[in-house]
Amino acid sequence: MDDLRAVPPSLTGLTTYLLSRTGKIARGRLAGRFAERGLRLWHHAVLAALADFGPHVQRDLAARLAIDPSDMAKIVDELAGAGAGAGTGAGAGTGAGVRAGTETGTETEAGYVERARDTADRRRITVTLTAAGRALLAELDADAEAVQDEILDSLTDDEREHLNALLRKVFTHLDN
Amino acid sequence: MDDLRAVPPSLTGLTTYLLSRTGKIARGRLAGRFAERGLRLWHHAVLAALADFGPHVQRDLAARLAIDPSDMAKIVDELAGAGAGAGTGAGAGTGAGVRAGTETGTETEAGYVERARDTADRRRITVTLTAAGRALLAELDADAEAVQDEILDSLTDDEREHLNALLRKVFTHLDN
DNA sequence: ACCTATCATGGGTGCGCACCCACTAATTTG
DNA sequence: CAAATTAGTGGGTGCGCACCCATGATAGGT
Repeated sequence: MDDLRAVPPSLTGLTTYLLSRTGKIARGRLAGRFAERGLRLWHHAVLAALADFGPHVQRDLAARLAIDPSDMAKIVDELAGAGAGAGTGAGAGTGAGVRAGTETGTETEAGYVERARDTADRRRITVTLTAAGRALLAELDADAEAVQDEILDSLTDDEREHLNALLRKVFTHLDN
Repeated sequence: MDDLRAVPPSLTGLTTYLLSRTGKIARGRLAGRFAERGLRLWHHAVLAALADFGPHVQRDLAARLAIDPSDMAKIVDELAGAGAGAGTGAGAGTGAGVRAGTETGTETEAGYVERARDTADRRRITVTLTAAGRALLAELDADAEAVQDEILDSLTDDEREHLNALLRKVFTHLDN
């Protein structure tokens, strides 16, 4: 007893704490996978938003994901242009995106997303998902499901669904 | 439709994502409350561990909470000595801890925890929860439950318990 | 007694994330 | 047409967290 590794039960009794901890673990593992591609969680969210709701004015995209417009600019920049895949494990996967451009080599034209100035209001930039982006999204979703299988390993299918339903309820209500 | 604030359903369909998101919200709100006291989440965890398992050699405490010994030293330092409450809202609460010492004012002797050198092995430092620490822990637990009520607002009591059970199952299995 | 391992601690690093501000270009308002 | 507003962008800041390394003190093994 007193395993020296056992987590304080007064903490695991708090759902807040369990949520925070397991959430962090989930986040960490997912972020780890994405990092192998030189991506972060927001990249996934952006791709998913574009896939689900179609092209967005960049500002609306930021509003939807509740992120600062300034930060969104950077994320879109990484998804559209060079830089995202320069890191460790880029291109290790099925090679969906990450087409080498005509540049000198350190630069990789990602092209997961396309930016186009709105002809009506030339201040605005409309962001559109490309085919490469769609392919990447599929891979990231696969990553997410893999992580999910890891994490929910101890649950039956029924329990998983139940958990998802409960969390969804909590989340949508929290979303306000 | 297309609420412009709606979160991509392909994300909310992923339990990983829900976990990560709600976990982050929970963490954020909790951290916010603790921050008003000049504390962080680890402080709570440390106090809880001491309450649940009694005094610890500092190194064991670090091992239990899976934290770097170096970081644990700093946390224990903050719980024991001055510095923790110097910030914004210290002393706003019921005033359990944070007794002003005999010092000049900017310094606050926290004393939530006591460090004592082990007489047998004088390298080791045994950390013990004080009465003030126990009182603080009670407040932090109350904070946690308040946040919990906020977050789980949309769930019935049955559902809350169910959620807790599921998360606990996931977490303990993940703990490995 | 000497060498090595262990503990606590201080200092520093890097990442992710959330903000914030200033600046430019373009549009809308009066 | 001038003034005010909005979109995108670049740059910078601060926090929390997880690491890692060096150092000084202490123990233990041989």
